[in-house]
Amino acid sequence: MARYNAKESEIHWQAVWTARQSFVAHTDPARPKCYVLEMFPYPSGRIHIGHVRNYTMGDVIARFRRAQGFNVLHPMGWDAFGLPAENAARDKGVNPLEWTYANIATMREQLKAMGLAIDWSREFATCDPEYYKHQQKLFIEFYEAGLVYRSEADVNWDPVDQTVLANEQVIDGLGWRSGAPVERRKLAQWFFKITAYSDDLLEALDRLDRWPEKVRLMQKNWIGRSEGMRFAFDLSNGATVEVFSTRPDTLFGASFVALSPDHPLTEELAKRDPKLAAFVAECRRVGTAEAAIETAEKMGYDTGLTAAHPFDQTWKLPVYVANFVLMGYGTGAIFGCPAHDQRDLDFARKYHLSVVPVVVPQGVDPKSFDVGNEAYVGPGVLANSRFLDGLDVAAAKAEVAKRLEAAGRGERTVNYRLRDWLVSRQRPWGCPIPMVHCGDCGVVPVKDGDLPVKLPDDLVFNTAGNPLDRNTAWKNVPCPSCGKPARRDTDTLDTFVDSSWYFARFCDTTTDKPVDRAAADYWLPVDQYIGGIEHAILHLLYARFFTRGLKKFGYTSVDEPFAGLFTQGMVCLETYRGHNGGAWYTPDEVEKRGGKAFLKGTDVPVEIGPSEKMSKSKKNVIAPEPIIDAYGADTIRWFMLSDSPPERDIDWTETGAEGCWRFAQRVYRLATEAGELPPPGAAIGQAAGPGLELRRATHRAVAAVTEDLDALRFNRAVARIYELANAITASDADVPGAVRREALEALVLLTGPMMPHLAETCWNVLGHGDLVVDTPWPKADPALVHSDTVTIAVQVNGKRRGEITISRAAEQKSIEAAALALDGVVRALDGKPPRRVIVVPERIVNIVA
RNA sequence: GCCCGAGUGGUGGAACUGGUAGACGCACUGGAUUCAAAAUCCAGCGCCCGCAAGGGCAUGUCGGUUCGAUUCCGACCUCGGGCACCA
Repeated sequence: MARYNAKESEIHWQAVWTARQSFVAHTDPARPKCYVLEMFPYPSGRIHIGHVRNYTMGDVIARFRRAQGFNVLHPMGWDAFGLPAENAARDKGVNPLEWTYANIATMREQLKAMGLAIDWSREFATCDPEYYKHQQKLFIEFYEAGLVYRSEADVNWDPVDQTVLANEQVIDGLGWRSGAPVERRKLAQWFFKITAYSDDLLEALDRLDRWPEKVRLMQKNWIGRSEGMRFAFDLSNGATVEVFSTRPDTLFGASFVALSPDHPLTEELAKRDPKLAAFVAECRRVGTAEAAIETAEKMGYDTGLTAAHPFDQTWKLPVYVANFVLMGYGTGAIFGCPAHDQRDLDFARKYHLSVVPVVVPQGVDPKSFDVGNEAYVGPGVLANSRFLDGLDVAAAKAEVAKRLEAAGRGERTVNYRLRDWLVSRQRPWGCPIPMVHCGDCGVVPVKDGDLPVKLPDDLVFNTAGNPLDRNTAWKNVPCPSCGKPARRDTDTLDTFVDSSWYFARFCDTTTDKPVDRAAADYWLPVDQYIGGIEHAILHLLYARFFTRGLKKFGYTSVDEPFAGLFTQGMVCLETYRGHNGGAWYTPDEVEKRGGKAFLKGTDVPVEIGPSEKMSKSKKNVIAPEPIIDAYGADTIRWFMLSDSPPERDIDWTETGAEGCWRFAQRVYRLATEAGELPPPGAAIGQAAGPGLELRRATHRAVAAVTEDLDALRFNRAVARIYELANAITASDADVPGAVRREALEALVLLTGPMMPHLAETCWNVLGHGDLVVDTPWPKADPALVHSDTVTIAVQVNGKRRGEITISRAAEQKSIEAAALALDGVVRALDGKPPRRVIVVPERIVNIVA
């Protein structure tokens, strides 16, 4: 029996595609284009199974569209700046640049071994000065357009390592290396003014109809447009404090005013109140992560001040500083209405403040209404609220607004949750911010001709602080404006900036401008973007913002970067960890005995954690290479597409790989052992009997696979291909050769996007001298897809009692008669006459007895 | 804490727009082939009652709408993603 040699075949066809430049894209406005892009990888060292899934999906679409006649752009690059390179530099003493490029070299070979239909001539890494030069230029353009500004912001400060920590480097309030309690500190930082586009970014979501609904909803909530009021409270010390509220209707239910620990007034008060200063320091110990702040136990500090109620100056409310009030949202100060806000209620219960319901559900007596420990946030009628009593919530909001505005105490405003994008990073392995600080001229952009501002070659990591800041040779430069001694900005850009425009650069990677307008006009927007759901908000929102900038500066005419978005599920795997929060272990380091896990070759027990997103930090990562080595790329590609719907998470299991391998062999055997076939292109003529059946199966498969790939339902396409293979296997040996050829060719072409090497080999075996990648996608004959008869179920009282096979065109009456004549129906009716018969043509008959 | 998802046999999942629940794959069981094995082929495979014919139960839980609900509505449970310096 002939065996398919995957390794040999894959190397061969990859060489053929490369030699023929099959996947090199050319800008050609005369042809319809399709730009397929997967989120580019961080060069961590080796590709992991999640990459395999992501790039396989994109590759299937790229090859499918190509077969359908589109001019396809399918490029690849590297998101090459980031923390892991710094960690490697620090831990292993390597140069981050060398480490990164070595990783890229390894991963490029691994991706090539997957047989991806990628235009490698467009490859770049974001750490290439050739790339970040243009990014620096764009930064300056954003700056000159007023979309970049400098302001103070909080960071996580590690007082021992003298460095800023990422949120993931803060563990339970402690620095991950030093173990020192982390402080929140203010630094002057650069911001992109993304909030200038809040409304636009929100509104345009409605038009992104090829984006998943959930991503649009997540972005909508992230932008968080809310209508409310800003208004002022007079404080007992003569100051006023402005609050923002979306529920001004509940003002008569107020029982306290609370300031953020970061509020300017708090800082003022803390200067004269050491206890308050200590409280603020305590609050800051949780770091900057919102999740940490919001899940921390509610804490408040009574300042001793009081605030006068805006509608009754004699009504005094206590003024607290509270850890759950965020400075970044609204005004950084709130009035607390415990009856109608859960956080306020938790706070009020803890500090024994009054809880007065002022909105009660329709028809409920306010006197008997008690919120208990659950705030009432539903609709209702105002009560205990003087002139608002009896109004509904909307009317009460309007009335409060009218009165406060008339009194000059406040105004209606639209508030957004979205904050400006902080892009300064005190890190050496990133794109340098092209700004110079001059004692005389202030902040001055680097001159165009002096770009790129390149990172120094001699980054030193073995002391505390930022290596760029310590590198005086690099840092000290003359002012671009006056020429006097000045210093560079020693911060680098958030790596999300790098990934906010790379898709536009791919349109033409040779241009000396950031983006070539003509190429961008042809290729943009990306027709199908594919990546992990974990990027649903930040990366995608930043890229949308950046695209608006690119348009403003004349680089493109599109508003939106990604016309179609698909978020694949993550590949998950169990985690292994030493006892009591010990070190994480990779699956390779662990062996299982009797349902328990141990360090390989020892009796040291290891805790098995839940299946989670594969991540470097938790080491629950498996390597695709051994699988590719053992079975070939086609097998692992097929596996990644089979079974699980692409948007859903999958748990990696090894059981399926062998099944995929067997199927690859089976397709190969079907082609090689097909027997006598007429030459390619032979006419089929009229088929009947088994021949017609096989033709129907073939055309049904073509129609279904085409439809499934269009909708990115890879797992269903795989199932339809199995069915076709089964139909070919089961078909009579005396089916006409031309019919068999048609079925086999369809099978090969349909598997082409998924198992491209195998398909080329089989195409060759079937006598074709050309390539599958140059062969048009098969077309289904509608006449062969639909049969004349249809089998429909017959139910009695909703329970299935039989089925009838009947002409599609059958009349209601004859369907009914056939259904009532069924044995099972007669038995179920037991002589009773049917009360009602529901006939849904081509679907079902339901008899109500 | 807040926002967003997902839950169907032993297992991954399928089911078009409210119309036969379990397509297709994996695992497993039995058989053929083989000196034996691998590979391959054939058959079976949700659970319960029944010799069978057949009947009952079943899509995370509880309720609702409907002739009919995996699908729509409400409440809850469990798991996962994001929360702005991981990428």
